[in-house]
Amino acid sequence: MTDQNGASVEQIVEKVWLSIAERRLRPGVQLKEEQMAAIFNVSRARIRQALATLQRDGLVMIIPNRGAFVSKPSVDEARDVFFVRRTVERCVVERLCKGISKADAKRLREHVAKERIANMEDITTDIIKLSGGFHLLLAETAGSDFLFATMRDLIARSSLITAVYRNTNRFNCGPDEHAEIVESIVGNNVDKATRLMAHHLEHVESELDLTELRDLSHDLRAALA
Amino acid sequence: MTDQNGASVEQIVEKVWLSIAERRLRPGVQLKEEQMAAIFNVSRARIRQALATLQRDGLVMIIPNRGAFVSKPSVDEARDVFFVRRTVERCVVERLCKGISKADAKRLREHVAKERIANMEDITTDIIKLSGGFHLLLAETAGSDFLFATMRDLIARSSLITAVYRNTNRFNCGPDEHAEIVESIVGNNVDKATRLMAHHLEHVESELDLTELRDLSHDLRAALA
DNA sequence: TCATTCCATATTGTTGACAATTCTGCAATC
DNA sequence: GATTGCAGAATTGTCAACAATATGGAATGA
Repeated sequence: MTDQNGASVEQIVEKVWLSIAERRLRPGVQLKEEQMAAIFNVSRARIRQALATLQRDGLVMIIPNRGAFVSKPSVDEARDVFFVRRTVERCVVERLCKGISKADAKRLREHVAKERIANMEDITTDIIKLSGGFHLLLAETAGSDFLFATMRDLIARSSLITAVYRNTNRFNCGPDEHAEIVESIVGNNVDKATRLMAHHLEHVESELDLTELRDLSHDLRAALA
Repeated sequence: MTDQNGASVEQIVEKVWLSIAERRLRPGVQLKEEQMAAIFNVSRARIRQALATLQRDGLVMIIPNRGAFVSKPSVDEARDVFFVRRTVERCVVERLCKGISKADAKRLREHVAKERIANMEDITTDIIKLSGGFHLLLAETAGSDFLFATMRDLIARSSLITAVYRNTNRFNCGPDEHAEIVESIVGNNVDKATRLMAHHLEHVESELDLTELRDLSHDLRAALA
């Protein structure tokens, strides 16, 4: 999947991120350095950088002297992520409603249009990238670097959570609800925009199967209880 | 300052963090790898890890092929950090007010007591650690891992901002306002607690000299204007 | 005197090899 | 039959040497 020349750290991170979101890398799988170094045709040092980044994003867990494993977010962690998203995204929306330039409005609408196309043509990779990308674009447009960085973290973790706990085959976070939110923001309708965003997040979370004690069949505690 | 044996990555990060907060490392200073490797008696590889962590915390800026430099947060970035803190810490306080165990209440009060002692005895290092630590402890007690991680970032950046833009000699973020906040939380008084926290943050921010074009004497633009 | 080019130096980036640790399979023992 | 102990293999952690790049200053010319 990579060229003869080595991939950059960002490319490696992106590739792993997508593989996790597409469920091709399951939680608990070990990401062995040498193996990855061979796949991406780079030295282990660069793989280590990528793994450190992925750890910071919460996608992999690094255990000293053991290695890096794809994270298995608990139900509590999943709920926590959505809890924080409710607060942060509300903050983003409120900020955006204070006034948005025509150029920014255009960008948002164009993004939603791209989502529509990806959904119609059913390109999984694009759908995953774009549906998270919408929330990121919102944060970026809000003009707070820190909020943007925080949303980056939240989206990365949300992708993993969706990959693990997704119930339906259909991807949530579709373009229709996004479009409504954009229009409310452009129309400076704070109340409606925050309400729609809250509803949207609720909708996304509700499509997950966040029940306790899920597939812990191999867990010691479950066996002992 | 380190033992004959090499320091761990965490120790290095902690040391640099404190040096920045204590203004012993000024913004713009380059952190040369070899130099630091000698100081901490470790190889450059470990220094690189520490620098990567510090970059993630926003304390240093890494320019490819140039090196790592102590960050110089702009006024906009400073305001941004406090803007996000207002939202996040309000969220923390609201969560805490929903109910707090006696053990947690005791921990919070003990922390404030420690701050008092450090302030009386005027131990700069402890004051810096503890005053940020209070807000961290609050986030930790709130029981959201993500909120805690976010506050970690915010506190690290706030320390740098305070070090750069602090006006008075006295450290802000004193124990008195902290104590009031704790008591309001323990008393389940949401309105008062959020109000006090907002006021506290306002107070901290107001003691900074967030004026544009500060100490750019060595900056090219200032010299040419 | 000032701007430009070039080279020596210093610093970061990368690689491969070696050390330390952990995992796995097998045999011995209770 | 289940458990423990032990060697071999596999994997991560660390390091030092080498390559690539940027910096600073001297030499050159206008």
